Amino acid sequence: MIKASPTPDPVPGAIVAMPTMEELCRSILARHHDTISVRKPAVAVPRLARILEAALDLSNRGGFQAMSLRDLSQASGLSAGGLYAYFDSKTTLLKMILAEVADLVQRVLSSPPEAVTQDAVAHLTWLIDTHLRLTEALLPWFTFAFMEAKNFPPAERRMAVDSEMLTERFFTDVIAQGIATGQFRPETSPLLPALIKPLLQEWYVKRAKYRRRGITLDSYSLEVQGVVLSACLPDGVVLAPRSIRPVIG
Amino acid sequence: MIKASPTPDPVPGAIVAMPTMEELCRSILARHHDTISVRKPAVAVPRLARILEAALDLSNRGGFQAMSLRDLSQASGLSAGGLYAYFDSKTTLLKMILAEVADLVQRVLSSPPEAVTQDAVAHLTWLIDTHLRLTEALLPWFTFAFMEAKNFPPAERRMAVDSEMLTERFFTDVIAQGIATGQFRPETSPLLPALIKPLLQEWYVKRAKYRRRGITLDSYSLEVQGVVLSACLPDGVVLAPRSIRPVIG
DNA sequence: CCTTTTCGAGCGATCGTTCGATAGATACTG
DNA sequence: CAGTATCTATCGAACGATCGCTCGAAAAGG
Repeated sequence: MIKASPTPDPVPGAIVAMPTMEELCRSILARHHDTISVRKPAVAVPRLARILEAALDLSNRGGFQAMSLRDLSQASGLSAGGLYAYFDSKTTLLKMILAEVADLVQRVLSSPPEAVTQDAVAHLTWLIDTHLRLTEALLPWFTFAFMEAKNFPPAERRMAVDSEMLTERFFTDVIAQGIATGQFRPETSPLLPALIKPLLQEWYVKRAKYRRRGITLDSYSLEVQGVVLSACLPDGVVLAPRSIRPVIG
Repeated sequence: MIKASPTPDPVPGAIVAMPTMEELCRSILARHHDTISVRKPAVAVPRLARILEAALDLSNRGGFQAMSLRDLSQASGLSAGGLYAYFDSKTTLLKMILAEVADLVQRVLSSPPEAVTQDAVAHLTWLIDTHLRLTEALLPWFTFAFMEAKNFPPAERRMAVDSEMLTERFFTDVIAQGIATGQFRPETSPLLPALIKPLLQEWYVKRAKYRRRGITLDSYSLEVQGVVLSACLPDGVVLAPRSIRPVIG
């Protein structure tokens, strides 16, 4: 349906290196240095990785509450008591994952390649594409964060809301910049940044649905970019011959 | 920002009568006639209403799993054992609510006013507006359905997926009709119907956020209509002077 | 041998659910 | 109409299961 041009520009999102499980575990280990009693990283990192992998898998099947520590113990290969060397309560385990996801989104979205920051359209499409690729690379983490961010004590709830607002600000800023440079329509809806987020969440929340329909990440990314751009670009620019240039050449 | 014309056409969504709590309880009572042991409707309907009100309130605070039947017993004014005259298990209570919500959406969206069905644009904007107003009128029901549809045994999960597909079909059909009549661009993305749903969910899932920002239902509805129409109307039609005519006069 | 890490039985609490007792409404009888 | 039997709807203590979590002991590592 949508074909790349003969001169294949690199997909901007692919430039940003996606973090590995080990990097995430090191980050979590550093952040919770006080509650994790295991000191030697050579032991703690792979153990934590197994715990988190099992926790994400079990939680994404039946919910975090439904996952008992006995299930997690068996799936991770540690004893029930041994788990408590890595977190001091089940709620802390949940907070570890949520905090890491929130932090990760900020780290990735706040470091766009230089070439992109000059052009509001390129920057906007880069944000969309990169966010989608990040969630694709770390699907279990994001489905977990999405499903469990609700049903929370007020403190953790605030954290989730703040994280979402920070993400929305990336879009608000780049759209404001585009309006300032005349690339976007001045009357572009101030609600548009808020509407982008659910379109990005849709991809990983309903991942099975799109897999069933054979929709690729590339095509989904282009469609979202198309919808967003058609809502902020001046008339006749975006919808001309159905090619959304700034992304896939 | 967006102003109604001096000739105020009625908002199409307002035409459809929103169901009352009593009607919903009667519907549920009829559907679960076999598992609810209380026979006299004069007793069963108000009791069921109190139970459901309490269940929705408690669940939407901390999640359905976190709501114990002791909490529900106290909030609804019935004893723990007495509750089991209205459902045979906690899971059944959950299914009662989900099934009613799914059925309700189908009932409402499948009966558009005559005047609307002739014009694809009017029909599309009516679907968006009516869906938003329905979720607004029954906010606790929809937030419950959204939050709890995940974390499910496969059987109930299927029910939720099917319901979503049926809703999406309403949009698929009207967009196909619009393309057939030449009102919409023939190359309108086949993904567009799927992208509408998350924009509608956004309204009630993040209700607090929009309330905080002072966004009204009317303005949100118009924005979504604008985004959707700009993605399927031919160039220069929708974005002309920023007035989305077919909806609010 | 000392430190670090893991084990797993067991504790108290809470959960969904059951069931015999009971109060209230209704129907029947003399 | 009074009295009684019958049925309906509700109650709440109690049960078994499962939960998150603790802790003294064992294992592993250097």
